[in-house]
Amino acid sequence: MSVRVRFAPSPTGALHIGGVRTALFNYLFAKKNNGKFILRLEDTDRNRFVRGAEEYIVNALNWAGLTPDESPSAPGGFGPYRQSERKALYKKEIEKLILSGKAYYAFDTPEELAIARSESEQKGEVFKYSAHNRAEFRNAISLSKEELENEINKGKGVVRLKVAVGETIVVKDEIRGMIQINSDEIDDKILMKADGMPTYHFANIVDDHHMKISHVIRGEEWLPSLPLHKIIYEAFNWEVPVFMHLPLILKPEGKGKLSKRDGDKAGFPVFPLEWENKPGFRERGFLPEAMINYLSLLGWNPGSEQEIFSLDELVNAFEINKIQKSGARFDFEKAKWVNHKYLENLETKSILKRFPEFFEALPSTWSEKKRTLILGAVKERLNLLEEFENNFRLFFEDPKTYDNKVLEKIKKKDPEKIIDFVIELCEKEIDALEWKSLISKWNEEHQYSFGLIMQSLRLAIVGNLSGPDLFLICSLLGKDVTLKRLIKFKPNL
RNA sequence: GGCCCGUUCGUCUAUCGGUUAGGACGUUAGGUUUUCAUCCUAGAAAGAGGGGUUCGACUCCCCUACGGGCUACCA
Repeated sequence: MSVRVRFAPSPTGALHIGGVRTALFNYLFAKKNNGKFILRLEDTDRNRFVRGAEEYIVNALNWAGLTPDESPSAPGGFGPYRQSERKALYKKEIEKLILSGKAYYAFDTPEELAIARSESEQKGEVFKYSAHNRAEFRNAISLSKEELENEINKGKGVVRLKVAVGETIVVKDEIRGMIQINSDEIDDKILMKADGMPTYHFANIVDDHHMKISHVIRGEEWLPSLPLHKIIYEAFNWEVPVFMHLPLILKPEGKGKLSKRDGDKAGFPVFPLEWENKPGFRERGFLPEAMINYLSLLGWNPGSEQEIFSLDELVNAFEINKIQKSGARFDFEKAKWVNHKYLENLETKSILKRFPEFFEALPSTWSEKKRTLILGAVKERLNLLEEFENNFRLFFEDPKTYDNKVLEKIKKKDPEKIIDFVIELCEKEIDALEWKSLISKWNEEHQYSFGLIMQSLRLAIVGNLSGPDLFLICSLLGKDVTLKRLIKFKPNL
């Protein structure tokens, strides 16, 4: 049997990183098994449809490197790949279930159901539309032939699954093993809505069957509906695919699963790309491969101590029996560390080339050599590309203030001589190495503390004690700017 | 409330009955005879609780607690 898996988001908004992780695991499983990775849009809810969401999903997957083998824009013979375009199929299939008595029409309005629901609630019970009370509602089971025809002609009915009484349903999740449940726990779920659209449960199964999906890999939130899904497969007499339910991604702290509000609150992205003016992983300066790498480690491990993986390496290492059972908290610090590792291993030149949007602050007159030099100096201290701008600022903005603590400290040690000496050095352009050797030599003659010299100069030129190698800064600034800053600083002594 | 799933350092995790319970992020302390958010070294840090099974349990079983999910004409 050939492996075919699908990622089936609904276009109701941006793709959340939990979704990206689900897509990733599907992708890894497909590639590992020489199978196909399919994208299907589950757009059966017209009320929640969001313009641009599908495009976003496609862009996000492409950016992450998880390009589907089959999708709306790359059909593969099992299309269409949007559920809204498969209505005829669902209609045909639901007829079968009605004919075989596995499903039935029902005509209760949402209002009537809401009343029934609140009545149960008042009695302290959970409302369930099922064998025990089917007859109390208006449906093909309770209505007379004439009434039924009359209702069907109005065209406002839904179709519900007819769930059997007292049967033990046994399902298997590859990650968790066998799960048993009594069919009495399951209610007569709506399969076809009044607007003629299928519900998730129905469309999902019809499509997975017709698209020859061999393995269903989805989030744990679907585990409770697995027995229901099995009943539908069996109603059709269709082969049941293999199921795996992935552990959820949880909030960094507190209760519950990760939501977009957590990101806003704590200042980390939850979307791969920008959405509604909120920067995503891409805009914050993550490399897509780093984001993927981090996400792969949430709920899965390679069984070794390796933590940095290319996509291809992940495909190779991926094993479903290494998937975790319990939810994983999102840890932005670790995500940044992974990104840092990638940055460290990437050539400076290729960073400049791949992510030009982060280097727009660099003067256009700067040569490639100069750009490479500056990024090279700063790169190792970056976690995210967005931090570059801050690190770079000191090159084009003269210090406005000087760190007072440091100023007081160096004042005690008479730093004027070294400042004057360096002012002399600003006669001609010299490179970082020369800066270093000249200042070292001066120090040998004058027996200052090298640390004090460096702190004094750094304070004068940068305004505080942070930043990359000072000699490099001086050489990149050039003699004129360096001189200007030194002279501006001197009166503070 | 009902049903289902889960539970090893603060976090992500290794361990598939016998280990000084390992690694990583974060954290702490040193070091890199200039800063530092990098890098290096070292340290602190964990089997939810209670019962079994067993010569032996983090590992298997049960109960409790806690956490998570589901409970829509949403997916």
